[in-house]
Amino acid sequence: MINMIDNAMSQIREILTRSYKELAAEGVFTDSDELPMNVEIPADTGNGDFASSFALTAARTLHKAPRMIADAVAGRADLSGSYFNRIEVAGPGFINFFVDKSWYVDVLNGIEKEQDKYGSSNKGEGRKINVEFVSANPTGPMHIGNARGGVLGDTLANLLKKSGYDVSKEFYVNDAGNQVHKFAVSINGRYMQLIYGEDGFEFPEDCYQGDDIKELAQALFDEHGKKLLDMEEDARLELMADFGLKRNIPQMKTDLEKYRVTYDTWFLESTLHESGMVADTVQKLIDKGLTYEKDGALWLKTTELLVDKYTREGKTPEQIENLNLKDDVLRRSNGFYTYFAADIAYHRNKFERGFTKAINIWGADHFGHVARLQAALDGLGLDGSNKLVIVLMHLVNLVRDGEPVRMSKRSGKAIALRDLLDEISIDAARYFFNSRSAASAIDFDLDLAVKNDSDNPVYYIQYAYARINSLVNNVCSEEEKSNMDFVSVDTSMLTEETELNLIKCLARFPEVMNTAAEELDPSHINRYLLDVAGEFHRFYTANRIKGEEEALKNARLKMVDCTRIVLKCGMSILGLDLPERM
RNA sequence: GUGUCCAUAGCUCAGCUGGAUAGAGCAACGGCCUUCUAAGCCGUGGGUCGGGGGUUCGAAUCCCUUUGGGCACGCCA
Repeated sequence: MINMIDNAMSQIREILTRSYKELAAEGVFTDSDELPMNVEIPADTGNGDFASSFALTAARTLHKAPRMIADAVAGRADLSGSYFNRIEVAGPGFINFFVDKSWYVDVLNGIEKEQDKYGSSNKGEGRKINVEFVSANPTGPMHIGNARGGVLGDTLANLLKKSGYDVSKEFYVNDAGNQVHKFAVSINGRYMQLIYGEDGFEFPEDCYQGDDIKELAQALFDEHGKKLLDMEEDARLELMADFGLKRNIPQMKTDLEKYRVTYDTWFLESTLHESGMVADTVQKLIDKGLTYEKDGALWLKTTELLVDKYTREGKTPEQIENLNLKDDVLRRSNGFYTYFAADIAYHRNKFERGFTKAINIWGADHFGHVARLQAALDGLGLDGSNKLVIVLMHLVNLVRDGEPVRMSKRSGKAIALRDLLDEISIDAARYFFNSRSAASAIDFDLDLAVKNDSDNPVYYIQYAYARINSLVNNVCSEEEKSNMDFVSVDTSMLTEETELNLIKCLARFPEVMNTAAEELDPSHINRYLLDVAGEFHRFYTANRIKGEEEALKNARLKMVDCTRIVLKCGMSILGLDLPERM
């Protein structure tokens, strides 16, 4: 829970507030509690380690020149007992603070004290949250986009665990409904062709064209021969769907595990239908008067629910009018529930299982579904607008030789995930998928992925870690290593610029974790670790440990050990390996 | 058409609850291994932050507008 950036900033706010209040009491300024004591980290350390633009923002309210305010407040500031040894006014009225070495000492002590807990927090207060991701249709092989979703979800879950949430990872298996029916018809078509020949049976055009369907049909044929022809059509299709799902679902599991993506729960959509949860949920909506019948189908008054939701959120009637809202079908005229109905039931189920929040990672193409599902849950009194959070993940464009590779499950041209696995290292893939925020579309270049192994930034981080190990092995005997206790080591003699930069960088970790958790965006950690590795490499090149006098040697070893701790914490969240040597 | 996401160096992207001279990696060019791993370090060049307005002491960041691109608007999932 130690956050030295935050500690320093809090001190600055206290120092400035105290100083300002004193001056206000003396009548120099008018008193106000509204003034923002903002503190930031200047890009250029020449402008201090921390700075406040308080005087600039307060100028208007106080009717004084910013520079005058800054001079008065800075002149009165009492730095005793703080981490700061110098304060100055610069530029148009910035108040710059320079940290004392005690701050650097405390940063390293904090890391050594917390060890692998460094960067963790209790922001989640143990609240149960559900993270659902990938949830690909089990009717065909997964593609590269599913890999991104898997890595993102898995990493996000790690991050939220470190932030104090009780996280459960879930895969929603769409093993019911239209797609599965189409899946069965597809297998059936290929099965028939095996028996009657490709010209003897016409394969329906709107069915899954991929080779995986042919393989399933072949496997089915190998097991049953022509016997299935004797079955009733419905029973045969059911058997075929069941057969296909029983092979595909474990395959998805295996593929994801290769990316180190694992789940706590594989939730079957079919169980919602079997248990009556879907019917019951729809009945609840009917009872609340949120539905109507039209053309033989049952409709949800989505428009009404969305108008409520958007009005609550502050949209104007004109804005809402522009959205051209439409209602949704819950139960088709053929009697089957829609995916939407099942999804409402599924999320009701999540909340009934005690999750205070449901975080879903969806492909950006499902964007239009977000507000509708939230609104439907609002209608059930489940507060979907706040408790259901959707992270929209943009597409992965597969590129070969600079040319986009078209993918579509229907045409069977998708490149299966498992075929990519041999071409690129897992670390490189995991790193790559977490290098940008979910909101940006990324190009995955097959040629570069294969070729550029050593150029991949993940090696820059891993190399820093390997260097640390090698360095420690070189400087310390096995006995010294096992007896090492850094807590009492004094690091106040670390004053080289490379050292201070590295320590400052290590101090940022808890802030980075907070930001990443708040924004549900693990890519912050990824970029941060690159910074840490960079600062370490610069220190390593400019300074030595072996051969230095004992006190300096130990101080540097302590700092290096802290670097190791941060790299380890960060990389474990990203799910990346840290090799001892490279 | 309406909504939404995106647009920053040759390429890939950071920076966005307004702050000081807009950063990094890759690519290009030039240096650094008799000393803890050169998968590293240092340096050079490279920019109308898509365009135009506005708010402000101050705008890549906020607002409006416009251009270009992705996505969504089904009794599909």
